[in-house]
Amino acid sequence: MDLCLAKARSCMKTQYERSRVSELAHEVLKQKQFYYAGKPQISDAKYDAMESELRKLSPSHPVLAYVGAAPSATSPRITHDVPMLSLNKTYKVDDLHSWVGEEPIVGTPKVDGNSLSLVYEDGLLKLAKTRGDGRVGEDVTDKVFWIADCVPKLSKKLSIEVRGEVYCSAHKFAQLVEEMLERKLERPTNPRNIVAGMLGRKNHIDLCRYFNFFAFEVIGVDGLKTEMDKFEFLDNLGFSVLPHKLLKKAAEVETYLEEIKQWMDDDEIGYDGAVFSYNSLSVQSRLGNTSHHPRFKMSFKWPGLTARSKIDKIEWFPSRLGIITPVAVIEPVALSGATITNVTLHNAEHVKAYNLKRGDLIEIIRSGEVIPKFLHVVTPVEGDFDWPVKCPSCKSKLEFDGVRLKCLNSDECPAQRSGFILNWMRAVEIEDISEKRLEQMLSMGLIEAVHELYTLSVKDFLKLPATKDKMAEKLYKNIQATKKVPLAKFLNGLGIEGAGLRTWEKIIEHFPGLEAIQRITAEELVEVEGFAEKSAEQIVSGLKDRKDAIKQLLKVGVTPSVQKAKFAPGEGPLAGKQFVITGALSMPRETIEKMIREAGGKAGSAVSKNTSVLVTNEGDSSSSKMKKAKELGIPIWTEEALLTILRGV
DNA sequence: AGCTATTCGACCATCTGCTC
DNA sequence: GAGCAGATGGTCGAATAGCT
Repeated sequence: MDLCLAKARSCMKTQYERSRVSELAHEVLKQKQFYYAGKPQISDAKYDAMESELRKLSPSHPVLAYVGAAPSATSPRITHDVPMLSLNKTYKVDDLHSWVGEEPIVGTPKVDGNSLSLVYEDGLLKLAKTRGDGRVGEDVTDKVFWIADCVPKLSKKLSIEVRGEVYCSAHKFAQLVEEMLERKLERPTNPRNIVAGMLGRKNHIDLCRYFNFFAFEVIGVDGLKTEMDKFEFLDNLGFSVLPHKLLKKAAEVETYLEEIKQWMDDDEIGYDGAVFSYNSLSVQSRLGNTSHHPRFKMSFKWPGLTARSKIDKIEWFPSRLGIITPVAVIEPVALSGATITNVTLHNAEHVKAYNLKRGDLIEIIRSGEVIPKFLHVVTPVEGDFDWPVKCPSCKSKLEFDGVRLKCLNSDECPAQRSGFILNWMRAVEIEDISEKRLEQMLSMGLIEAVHELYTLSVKDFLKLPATKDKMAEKLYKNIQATKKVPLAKFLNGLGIEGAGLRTWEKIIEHFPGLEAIQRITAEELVEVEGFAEKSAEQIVSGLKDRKDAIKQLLKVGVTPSVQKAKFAPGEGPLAGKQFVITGALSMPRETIEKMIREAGGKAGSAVSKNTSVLVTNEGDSSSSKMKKAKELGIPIWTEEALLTILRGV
């Protein structure tokens, strides 16, 4: 009886499993084909979940061993003597640890490209082949002669096989797009797919010169004992080899992953994880392969903090300098704790390079946990990108300034005008008035130019919507309070392109006073360290353009003042030191930075080798500033430590 | 000419505090 | 409760400066 029941149960389970297996297998195969065709339909994480479920139910299912689309019938097919397998992968550091065990391993970044195998005979490149399905690939020999890193002739007469990854860097991708468009070819959607596409092409194969090749494997060489030996060997032959590092203990894995992550942020080369191999080749051959991956290699990918959404529309906003910046409004999507609806597209050239338009499915990522960043197009819709012809604000014609679209109507463009006033208000710190209230003031005709702010009365503010006595008085007081303003802020408020607060402070050090600064010639400014012809001219001519604005501001009673520094230049307790702050401190960052400058130090915004100290209250922060500081061995102080020194002043 | 460092300008979501 | 403002957080792209 018991037995019967158990049997029945297992039978039911098997039946369920069987149908689930075939369902999964079908879906996995379908998605694999989409993926290899360069048109993935679901997220990597979803796909992986599906695949691992299938593996659990049917570990030896042939679909799992399927590692690529069958090579197209028209191209010459080449059998790999040694199969080109795909890699086992994990998303968990813990898995990685248990896999590593006690073995020394070699880590490399994982390049998001296409595998390629180069066959040499007597030192000459005879054949290049893609991975294909792992056993049979395609002959792409004619293409690789265009790829600089694929060495055509070795320095020694060796008969070997070299394997690696072909990829297209972000930088070269942009150039490739340009050239493909010139040739009236279809626009490539992203760097990884165009590599696969180009290797399969019959014409325009010279475009392969935009690709690079990283070698990481060599077959047919005697006397190599370790994975590190392989890299050295390949390096000596003249190949670009993947950056690689010997890790002696599993404990070193974490720090190595941190390192890779930093490279990924650069994203010039599309790294998408890390690959680890046992260093000893004898251990490797002892372990051997499963049907679809080597047991001595493991790849690691970070759980994807990306999301996909459709572009609803692209909006173009003119800035105070007339630069028109595109922003993609997307269908709201959740990503690491926030709902994302807007994504910057940087500039007009960017929109062109990726052919961005309404309906495109794009992938985004939150960099620095805050700002959503466009990654790439997943599925484009038909059609071409679109640029505004006229300024969205003043309707005047737009011109190109480098990679950006620009509205040149600086005097009359409403957006630039309000941007100018807004910049002034921010620079001199007029509180409680921002974009909305300024728009109201402008549209009601309360003001037209910056200096008119200072002639407004309490009565004027009462005319604004939702503004009663309390608010009106506050606004009036806030504006009047900025009549006395430090010279650097005054100058910063003039919105001269190329000069920010830091730049003005530096100028004031050499030319103390508004009159002196207005008299500066470009030749004189070039004498100051940090200024060359270009920026000197830009600043001098900017000052000239603002002559009237300055005059009127002075006339209504705005008085810029030069604060006497407590210390002479080069003195003070923090002299010669550059500080960078990360994370929140007890006071606004600007306040602390001001205190640092007053004590003779410098306040920087990014960590470099010139940074003396990183100040933070979050010792375990994983921000990029922190990582960089640790990497460079820069001392890390708490806020308290900094304040102790400042208080001693 | 190529590299590195620095600055400017711009970006977006969330939370908090204030006024109406 | 609605609406506005302000602070916060870190990164990116472009341009420039200055060094080698």
